[in-house]
Amino acid sequence: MADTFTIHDLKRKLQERQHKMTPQRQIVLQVFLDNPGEHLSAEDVRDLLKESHSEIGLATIYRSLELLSELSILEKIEFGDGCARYEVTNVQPNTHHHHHIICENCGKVIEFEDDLLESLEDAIEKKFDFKINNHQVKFFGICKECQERAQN
Amino acid sequence: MADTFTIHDLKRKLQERQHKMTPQRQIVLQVFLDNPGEHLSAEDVRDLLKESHSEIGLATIYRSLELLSELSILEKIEFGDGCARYEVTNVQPNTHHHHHIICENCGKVIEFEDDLLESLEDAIEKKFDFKINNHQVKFFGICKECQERAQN
DNA sequence: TTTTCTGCAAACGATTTGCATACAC
DNA sequence: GTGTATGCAAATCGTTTGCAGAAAA
Repeated sequence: MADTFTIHDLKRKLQERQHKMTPQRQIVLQVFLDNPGEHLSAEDVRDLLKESHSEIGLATIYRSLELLSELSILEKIEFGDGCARYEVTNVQPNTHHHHHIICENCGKVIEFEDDLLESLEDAIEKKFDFKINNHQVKFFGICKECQERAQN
Repeated sequence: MADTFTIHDLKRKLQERQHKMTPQRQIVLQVFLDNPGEHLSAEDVRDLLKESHSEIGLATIYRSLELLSELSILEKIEFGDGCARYEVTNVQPNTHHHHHIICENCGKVIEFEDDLLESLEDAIEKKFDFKINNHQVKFFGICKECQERAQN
């Protein structure tokens, strides 16, 4: 079993709804598959496609990113740098939630895995009658390199 | 000991840097003190001041919010509704971190307290050599009322 | 052939900035 | 007085939208 979504998953998920498979949508997803671990914004995607597919319009990229999010293939993240970013969703559900550690100085993002919050989700569902779909955890601080740089 | 910041704290913190105490900055902070528990955006503040202080420009509100954040009097939060929101920081440091539960349907925000992540911060500092300043936890789901409404 | 999709350009909304004036210190 | 802050209007920037032509199903 593959550990991330494939173009074939995209086709299937599109058909489940009334959506069409287009080269543009395939290309946008492929950018993420080709750049694992990156948190790409719409403009990042456009830049990565500048050489090979400059005909794809920015509006199409925005629409594809939104659609891929709705299909749960991509996940939208906001790091506070002024633009929405996306990453490929983990295929196996409810496992290995990963969180982000963001350097407030240089913007570097480190990921780490932790399942600590699963039990909290259950507690919240009971206490507030909330149906929890997802959670996000972000830690803000100063990375090692920026700390060292600040000492000079 | 008061449990939130006061205008006096503002004056002191402004003086520590090279900033001046102005009526506008005082008024902006007062809006937050008068509306505890709210997560106000710049436009919210402007609307709340429309009657009593319509002369205060939106740009000044934006600049005050940013400054109050730098002074750690306000905390900036992004709920994904397209604008930055702010809330008054807890005075006592390192206690009672509160997190947000956001309804993806109606946008309602519930708060809850939990200290679970304190220990994680320590672990992260050791493992990644990161100096953690803050963390944010958000849970996304559907609130009780929206669940009930969906059943009809 | 019917419906959805694309690319372009214009519109949008939140936030920022330049600048002349006003004010805090 | 000196330097910072304000208010206004214009600029910016990421994102969205209207629309006519293009392409999936």
